Amino acid sequence: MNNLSMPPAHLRDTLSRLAYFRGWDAGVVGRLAAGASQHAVAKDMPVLTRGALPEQLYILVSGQVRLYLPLSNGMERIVSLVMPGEGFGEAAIMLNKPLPYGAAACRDSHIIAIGARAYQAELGTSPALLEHTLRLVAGQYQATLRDMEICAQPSSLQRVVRFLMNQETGSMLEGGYEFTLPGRKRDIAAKLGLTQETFSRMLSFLGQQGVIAMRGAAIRVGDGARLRQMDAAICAKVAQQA
Amino acid sequence: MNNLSMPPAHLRDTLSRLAYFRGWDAGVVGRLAAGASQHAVAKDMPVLTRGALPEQLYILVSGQVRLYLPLSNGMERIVSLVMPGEGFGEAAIMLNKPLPYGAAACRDSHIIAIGARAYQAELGTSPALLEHTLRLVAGQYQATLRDMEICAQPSSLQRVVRFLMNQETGSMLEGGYEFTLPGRKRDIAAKLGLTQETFSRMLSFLGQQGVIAMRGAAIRVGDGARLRQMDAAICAKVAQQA
DNA sequence: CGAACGTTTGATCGTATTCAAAGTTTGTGG
DNA sequence: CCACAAACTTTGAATACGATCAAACGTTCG
Repeated sequence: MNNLSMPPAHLRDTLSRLAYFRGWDAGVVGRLAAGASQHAVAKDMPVLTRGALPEQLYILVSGQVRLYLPLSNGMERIVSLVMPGEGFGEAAIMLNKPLPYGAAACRDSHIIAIGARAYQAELGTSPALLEHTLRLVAGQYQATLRDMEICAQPSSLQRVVRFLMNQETGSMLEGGYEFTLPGRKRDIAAKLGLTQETFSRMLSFLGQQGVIAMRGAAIRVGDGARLRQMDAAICAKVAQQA
Repeated sequence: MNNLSMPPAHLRDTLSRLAYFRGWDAGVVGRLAAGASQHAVAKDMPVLTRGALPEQLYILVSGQVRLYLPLSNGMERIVSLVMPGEGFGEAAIMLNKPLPYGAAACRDSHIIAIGARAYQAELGTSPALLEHTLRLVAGQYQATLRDMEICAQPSSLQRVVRFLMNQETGSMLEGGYEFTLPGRKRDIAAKLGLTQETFSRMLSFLGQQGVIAMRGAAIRVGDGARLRQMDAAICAKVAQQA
């Protein structure tokens, strides 16, 4: 995580262009920029470690960052794949408690770090910002619960099917839709609570069944209804055993 | 979920005595009480269903409520076991998005429901309340991440060991501690991502090993260090295979 | 073109689930 | 206070599923 020294004015401009600060008061952004720094993080290098106290708010400028929980077998469970324009660390700063997750770059990334105290000071003077942050954290919370629901499903095939159903935000086409995987397959597998091998097998299976077509990281779901039907079928199959 | 009609004044008193509202402005509590209602929920009856839009903020007066994610095999993954004085629904109200979890009573319970709009109105006029709520939601988020870390561990024994380590808030005694399980074993198992059978087996095993002693819902961890050592041993055992 | 990285495929193994039934605690009514 | 019923928990045996290890296959980038 190499510090890139930048002229303060340039840093302020970078901040104001980030989606994260869209609609924020210019004065607030300017003051936050004063104590900010930009960093380059090489692929697979750590950004912060689980258990440390939060001293910065992080906003991703480019690249991709994974927030993860370390597992006893040396693997990781990914909590969130952070995309450019998104931030992380808000909740830990508010509580001033140890970070519940580690963070590392999935690929070469640029990150802006903002002093936690400066951030808290702004929150203290702006109810609008407070409300915005509350919505932000609430959104992260709910997103995590959605992921948890997927991970908790007992069948790995169903986890993958649910994941595919959740991606129905890509370009729509008659009856189906198309999208690009939001990260490496190994990372997505880690977010679904699967090994990359199992994830690969399930995707292959769905391909054989003609439910999806896969070319590299691009996936085309031929028939959304068929997917939902498959999800229901898995539920039924497990239920019939009773 | 039977509505118990109560005199508004009595309801206001009940609210002001709840831990949830400790330190809140009396005027705020009074206005919230105006649109509130108290309900009796029998054991295993639903309080709210996953996917519904949030129309109330709930605070538990007595009993116990579980927030859960439904699984395809008819079981549940418990997200949170709500204890008296705690509330739920804040995040969903802020986002006005469908509830990510269902809620049901673990035992006969009394619940107070507060209109979401009245709650939001108070938030809009009180930055202090806003900040308080932000901390509340951030805390729920982090608690969920902690649970997620336990659930994600590949070994069921380790999940139980970690759970026991997290309970080190009970009465301390030389080298160890004692506590009462915060709910039925089946519910705790569901929170750890285990079946009740597996949970029972792991507890028995730890009992045989002399690490814990169990009498009903009371558990004595004889040696906290031994437990941590055990946790580390599981990590090492899995690691040595590499 | 070569090398590093990421993904896929195959074979084996371990572990938690499942189903079934016995055992224990808790609560209730006589 | 005891007896009985219901709820909850524990134990046992068989099974299925995903993880693991190992190696081949593609792909992307110097």
